[in-house]
Amino acid sequence: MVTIYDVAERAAVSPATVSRVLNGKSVKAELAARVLEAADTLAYVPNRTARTLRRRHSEVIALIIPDVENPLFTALARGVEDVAREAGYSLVLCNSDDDLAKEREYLDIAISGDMAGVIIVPAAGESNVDLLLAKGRAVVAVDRPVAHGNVDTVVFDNARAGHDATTVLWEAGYRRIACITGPNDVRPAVDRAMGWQAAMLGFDSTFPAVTYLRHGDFRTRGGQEMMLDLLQMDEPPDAVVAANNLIGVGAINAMAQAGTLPPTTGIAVVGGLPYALPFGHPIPVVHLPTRHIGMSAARILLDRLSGSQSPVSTVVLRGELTPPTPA
Amino acid sequence: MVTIYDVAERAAVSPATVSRVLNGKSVKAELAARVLEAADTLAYVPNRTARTLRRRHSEVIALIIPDVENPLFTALARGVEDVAREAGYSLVLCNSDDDLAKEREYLDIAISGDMAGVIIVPAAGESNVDLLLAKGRAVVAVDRPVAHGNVDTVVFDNARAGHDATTVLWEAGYRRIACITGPNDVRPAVDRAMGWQAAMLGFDSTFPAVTYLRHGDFRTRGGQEMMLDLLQMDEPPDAVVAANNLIGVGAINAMAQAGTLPPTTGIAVVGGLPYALPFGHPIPVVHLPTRHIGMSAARILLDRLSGSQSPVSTVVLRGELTPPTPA
DNA sequence: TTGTACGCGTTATCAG
DNA sequence: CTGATAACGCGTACAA
Repeated sequence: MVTIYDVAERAAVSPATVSRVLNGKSVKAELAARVLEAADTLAYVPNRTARTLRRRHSEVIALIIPDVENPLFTALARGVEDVAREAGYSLVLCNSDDDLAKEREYLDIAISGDMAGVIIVPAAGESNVDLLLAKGRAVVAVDRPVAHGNVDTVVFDNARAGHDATTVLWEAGYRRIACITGPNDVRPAVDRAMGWQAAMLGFDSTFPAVTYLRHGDFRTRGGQEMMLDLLQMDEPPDAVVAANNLIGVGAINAMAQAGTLPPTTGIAVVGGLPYALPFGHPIPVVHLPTRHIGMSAARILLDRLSGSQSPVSTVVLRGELTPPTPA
Repeated sequence: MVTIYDVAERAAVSPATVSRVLNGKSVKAELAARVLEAADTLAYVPNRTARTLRRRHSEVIALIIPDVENPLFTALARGVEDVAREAGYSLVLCNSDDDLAKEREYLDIAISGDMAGVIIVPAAGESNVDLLLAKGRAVVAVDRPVAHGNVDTVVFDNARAGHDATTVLWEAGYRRIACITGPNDVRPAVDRAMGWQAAMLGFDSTFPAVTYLRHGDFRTRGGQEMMLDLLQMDEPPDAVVAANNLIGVGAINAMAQAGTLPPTTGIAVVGGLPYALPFGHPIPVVHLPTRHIGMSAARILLDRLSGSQSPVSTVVLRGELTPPTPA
């Protein structure tokens, strides 16, 4: 391995000077040139591990998400990455599987690996980022707030999204509108359902909301199972609000299975349907600014990393009801 | 920060002993107990950076993929992750955007960050992993071979997949079957197209293959544009083989746009359509074992990491034609 | 401005 | 089986 000493020797300067050149401290032009040339010919690459040990922190930020296979989170990751790498940070993507134990593992890695900061979509339940905070590391929660956390947060306006999705169905003439959402220890799931409930009670104060609310997981399977369940009711709903993209896919598949596709049974989805194939009937979607939420979180984190002491903030991003699905 | 010295002091042993206990070397039971207790009450977490600097390598594996938003690669990532973490390694997911410069950056990070090994889907063009190999680091190529590389490789049987997709369309009665594939410096794109061409010429030796072959990017946009292009021909194809999932989605959307959906114009897709909504007409798919390819690559890497000197190998995994798309 | 020398936290070597 | 000590590669006081 070629070290800073090798470069120093070849350039006939001290290791300290090499270090200074590489870090943009003031060095006489001629020496700097010698150093750069030596570094170049030796193909010297600074050892990040040593640098990190010395500096006490690396230029890496961790992004912890519950599911790499959910397009919402990969889009979010893109947003984070674009902003982060622009600022010279690289990204470590960690998959918590919505599991607190795995999440803790990754948090430990972030700590013991001296990572600069962490952007986290907290796993279902009570995420604990106190150790990070205690070490003075920057933390930003995204998509979901962290339970007892005193951390910057970026979320969607989930209640509104649920409300909007419900409204569009109501206006299309549906009256018994159910809701399939995620686990009730996942905040966006709860909030979107609350938006739906508020909308329904607003339209019809006698609507038996609890009867038409289902909690599944935030995956296609959950959407499918819950939809089948709803369709088997004595008085099945005539439409459904799917609280996320994958639930939407699952629900529509269940509808196909039961032979009651839109517009027979209506559906509106919160969160864009990824890679949607053209579908017989247009499906209203409350499009969430997924990439944007990541960029926003990244900017806040970078701000903290550069020493900002502004008070802890929460940013709420609004979704947008898209005209019935285009190509 | 609580260090190994703090633990040693509290347990009244030497730092060396603490290290030994934590790394499972033989230590007298009583001392070990004291150490563990001390570490526990002090909430000691070993510093990975220092450990890595000393050991000259970390327990981290880098996975470099061209597109986090392509479900094929996220599924692959899952496969890698499952196997890796089982063996005590954590995964760093890196997004190259199919860009050689970004890829090189991540390769540099892998080197300078002392990562244990790299699993890479080489970017389009000529990836260069020589520096890694020169440093004796383990490297496994997956999905695509690395240009001049002498590295273990795991790929799909792409030619066969292309062939199978074509055959199923031919057997369904289509005769002028086009092919939309990826960039011609991406191996799987080329191989799948070759499979298609071989199949068509086998069925009809006068088939003007070049006329009906299109190269787009491996994304929905490419599929859509190329499909529209095909449909505008004087003698448009009556069916098309989409060489990957996203191209398939794009092509079908183009068909919808042009009002000639299956079965009017036929389509078969190589690679599973993610989150597919139920579609009027069943779409034949050559399902690729995406997760499996990742697991296989990870196992090979782990094998190398544990010192295996077996000759460089290439594993070819076969896809499977699924009966027209289920739920 | 430049060089010398030390320390970041850990593991490995070498005596005992 | 245990302890003292020397690295790992870098950045930075401190001295020149």
